[in-house]
Amino acid sequence: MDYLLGDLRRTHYSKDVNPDISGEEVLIMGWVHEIRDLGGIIFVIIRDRDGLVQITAPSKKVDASILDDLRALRKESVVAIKGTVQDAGKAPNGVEIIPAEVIILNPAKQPLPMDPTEKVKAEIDTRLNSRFLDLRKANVSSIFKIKANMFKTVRDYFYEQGMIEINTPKLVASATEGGTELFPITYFEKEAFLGQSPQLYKQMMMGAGFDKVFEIGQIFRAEEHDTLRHLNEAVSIDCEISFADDVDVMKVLDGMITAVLKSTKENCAKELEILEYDLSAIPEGPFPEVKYDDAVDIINSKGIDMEWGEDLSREAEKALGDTQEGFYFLTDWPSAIKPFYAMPYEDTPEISHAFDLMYKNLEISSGSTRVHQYDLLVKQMVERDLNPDGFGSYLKAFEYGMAPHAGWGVGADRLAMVLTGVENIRETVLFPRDRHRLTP
RNA sequence: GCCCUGGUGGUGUAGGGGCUAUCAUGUGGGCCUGUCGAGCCCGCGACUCGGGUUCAAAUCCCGGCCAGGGCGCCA
Repeated sequence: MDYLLGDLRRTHYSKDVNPDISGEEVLIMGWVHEIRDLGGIIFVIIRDRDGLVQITAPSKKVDASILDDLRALRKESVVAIKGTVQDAGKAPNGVEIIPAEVIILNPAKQPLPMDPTEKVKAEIDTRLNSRFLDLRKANVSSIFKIKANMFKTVRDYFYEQGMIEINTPKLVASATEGGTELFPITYFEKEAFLGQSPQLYKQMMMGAGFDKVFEIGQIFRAEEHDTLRHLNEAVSIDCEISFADDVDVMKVLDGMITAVLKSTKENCAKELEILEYDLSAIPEGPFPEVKYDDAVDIINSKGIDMEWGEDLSREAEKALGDTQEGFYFLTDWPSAIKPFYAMPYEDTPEISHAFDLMYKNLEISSGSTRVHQYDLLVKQMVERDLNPDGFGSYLKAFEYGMAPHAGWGVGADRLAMVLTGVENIRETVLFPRDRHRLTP
């Protein structure tokens, strides 16, 4: 037994051990998934990132010292095992490894805080408390493989569209962006906050002449919400495009979501199978549009009271979502319930060039044509009881040549819910931050 | 923040004023040469906290804390 890695290096992942390399010597590294000691033969299942592989140790073929080493293993210990690949019809994947050397790299304490093999399922709270163990499960890690593919697809899509990736500050001075609560922090001798959105910065980049930008980054909101679809720290996919309006950016969004749906089906078939989720049931774009006016009628026709001008209640969202197959745009919102930077229609200013992208009853994105005229922007702030003095550095960008522009932001974790079929947003975040959870 | 429900071994549960607190999984040990939710034998391990009612509370009552679900909040 040796606890140091030394010169040991993995030669194969579990997925690379197959009957084609029968007879080869391999060195695998991973976690002890299961041990089945039948006396004269011992089976040990080793798990790595990609799956499982069986170690088979018949007493006739393997030294007694190796059998002792295998018997000393405990579940979830980290091991390196050297051995010979053998074609075996009786083994799980038609292949097994006859061990020649067993090295425990790090033993796992017993009993475990939860069972990664899920013979007994643990509750979400228990799982999150031992998230590192929870993430060893294939159905949990699949969510994050799908999410990684989602981000890669989004980036590829944006770069193909000629967009420039940016990073904006998450430490901000303004507490006055709007209605959402911010997390206050101390910034040397000043008060500061964690950023709720890159909105103002990406708009300033339109004044900087970057034309098309996107950002994938964390956002922080100090709302005391307690639901399956809200977190206090989330990831937002934001884009902003100059010389474009709401219709243009809806097309970009439509294209991005469709690209993500396609690539998930193409690249993550194994993960979707592990999750037992049929993504092909979700229609790809172009997505239908429902005007706010019509949505109000639909909702009222379902027996739910809703006045024109109100935001949708949860009940209303559900009723409307039930009438839709999957993704749809909700357009032409009342200006009063949209933020100050949303552009009102010229002839009917009570309605704005603002849209949401919904997936059934879940809001995935919201966006709009933005107000690029300084005076109108100030007017809309005042109408919403915001003090323009608090927006000095933002407003300045609108005084010296601001391109007309439009954009949107997508809740990445919510989009991941749609791609994986999970119902709790906490499942789509490695270490979620909600009203009550700040660890791990 | 409001409403509902709950808190029993490491995990997941049954029970519901008094008896050795149920079962599964786990865990420690033993047996077993083809396991794959392995099997068999033996052992280990628990009633959220505080207060109250009672001869007696894990069980009933009150409060706290924590969790799950629903709603609200969510530029």
